Amino acid sequence: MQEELLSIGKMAQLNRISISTLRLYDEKGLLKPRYVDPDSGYRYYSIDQNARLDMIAYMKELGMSLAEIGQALRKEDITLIEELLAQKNEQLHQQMRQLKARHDAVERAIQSIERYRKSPVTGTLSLEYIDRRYAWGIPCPENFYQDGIHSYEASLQALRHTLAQQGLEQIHSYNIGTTIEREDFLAGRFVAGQIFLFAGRDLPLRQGGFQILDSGMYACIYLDNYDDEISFAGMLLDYCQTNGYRIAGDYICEVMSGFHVFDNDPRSMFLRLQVPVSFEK
Amino acid sequence: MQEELLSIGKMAQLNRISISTLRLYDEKGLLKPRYVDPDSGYRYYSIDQNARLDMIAYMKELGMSLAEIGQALRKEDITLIEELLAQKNEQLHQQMRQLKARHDAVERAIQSIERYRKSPVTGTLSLEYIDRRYAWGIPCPENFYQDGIHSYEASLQALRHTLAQQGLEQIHSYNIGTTIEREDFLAGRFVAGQIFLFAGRDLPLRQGGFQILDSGMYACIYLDNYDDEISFAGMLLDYCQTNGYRIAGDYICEVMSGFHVFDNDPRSMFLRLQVPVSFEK
DNA sequence: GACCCTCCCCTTAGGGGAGGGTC
DNA sequence: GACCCTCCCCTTAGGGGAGGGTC
Repeated sequence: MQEELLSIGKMAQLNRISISTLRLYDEKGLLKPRYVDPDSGYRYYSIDQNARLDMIAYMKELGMSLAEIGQALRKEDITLIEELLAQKNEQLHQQMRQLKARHDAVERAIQSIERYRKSPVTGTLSLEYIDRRYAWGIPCPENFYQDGIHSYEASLQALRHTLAQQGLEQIHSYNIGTTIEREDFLAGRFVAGQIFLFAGRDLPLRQGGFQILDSGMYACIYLDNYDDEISFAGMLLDYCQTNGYRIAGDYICEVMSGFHVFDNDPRSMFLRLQVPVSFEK
Repeated sequence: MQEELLSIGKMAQLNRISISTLRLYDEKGLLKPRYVDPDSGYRYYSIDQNARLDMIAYMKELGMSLAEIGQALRKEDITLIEELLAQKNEQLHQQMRQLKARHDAVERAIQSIERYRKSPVTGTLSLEYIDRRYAWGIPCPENFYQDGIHSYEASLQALRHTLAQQGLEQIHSYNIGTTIEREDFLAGRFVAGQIFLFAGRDLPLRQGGFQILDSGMYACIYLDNYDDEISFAGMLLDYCQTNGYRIAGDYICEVMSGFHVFDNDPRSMFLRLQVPVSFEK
């Protein structure tokens, strides 16, 4: 059987890959040409080297790197390939979980922007039913109402830090909330209580600072600037008293849109201050 | 409010990212330090730049590239972010489909190796029930029994080519089969009929060369070398005649393991020659 | 002494040349 | 004239230095 050899161009065309790729595989030792002209350096391939290219393509499809493929091919050991496959399987599961999480986050983000877009104008008061929510938080280490933004950031960092210790780093896509205890709120004392994030039901946050915010009617006021929180909270309190709503729990400042990125556009911030209320029968 | 500025080290530590990352973000314009000392070149950040870092981390989580993030941040336009998110959502769906396919392929590969490992010794004859199978093939453009390996590769390429035209490139993980028509086989004429791949039920291959290989009893012989096919096919025919099995359909040469990669190890090849048989009542 | 600076090189899987020989 | 060769530079998101100033 005479060996009919193919030029690199033919070989590339036959296998629908680029010449560069073949040269790379040569360099990395994945596929050496059957013959290299010592004078011209021209590479010549045999038709039955297609099988190896198939194998390489196949392994790439499985998500293996060229280094891994080279290793497997060099060992010439099917057991090794089996181990690699088992590993890949694990990796793929991992990646699928990650993609899922990412996808959920994107969906949440889209909804969040939707909600932001439809947010009422600043100063809108409302009485709303809010469903049960899940939260994970810590007591504020500092009272940011007194100590300013620096202190708020510190509290946020503390929350992050605590979460990171639990191995939960990716909390960016969840909204942040802070509380003032009912008594303080009623007395007009701005003392930061808890700082927490609103967690999805899916978040594995059952221990530690996990808590449930009960469903019910809430008196709310919307605004678009952190700096106005105190005065708007006052308006919220007035609203409840005027209408005879009994304040039934802690005050919550909910950051409904975290898109506070654009230094020049304060409107991309969106807060809802709220207190649970009950009614005299 | 006096601006308390943080050194790059503090800023990195606070946000649990590396100094290199902050320098990169500076260079790419994602996050410029609030102040840069003109003499020393030292970067100083403000605490409220954390929010922007959060945003960047968040967008990365969503799978956006730094370039995309920079673009979004520079536009300062929430509509743009929304569009990006919608795109990302599509991309993620795509990626999930791909991962799924990859995962299935890995599972198939593991099973295939398992099967190879438990394959009977060369020359083993058997009478087996084989379940219904799905195949997608074309008539062999050349008779590789006469024209050798070169011709076989050409047929394989033709199959690939046809599949590629249908937009189905990733066929590496499916087994290949070739046929000889019943009449030819009975007469001992080695004339290549079809070349096809065994398709999963899931493969979207309904049109064109799609066909079903019926379930039933098959007389089979196992071997580990392409070159022996003709002589082993003869043994298979003898076996049927000796035992009075009636040959009920076309002969199939099934490549059960495509791990024909290791030039020095012919054992990594694994074929099952087979014919459907029926029995006189 | 610890911190920060600016180069500079390195990683994956190739793509796209330039400049020069080869079928 | 079309094909192939060897450099060489480029892409992502940083990591890890070296050599030298700075808090």
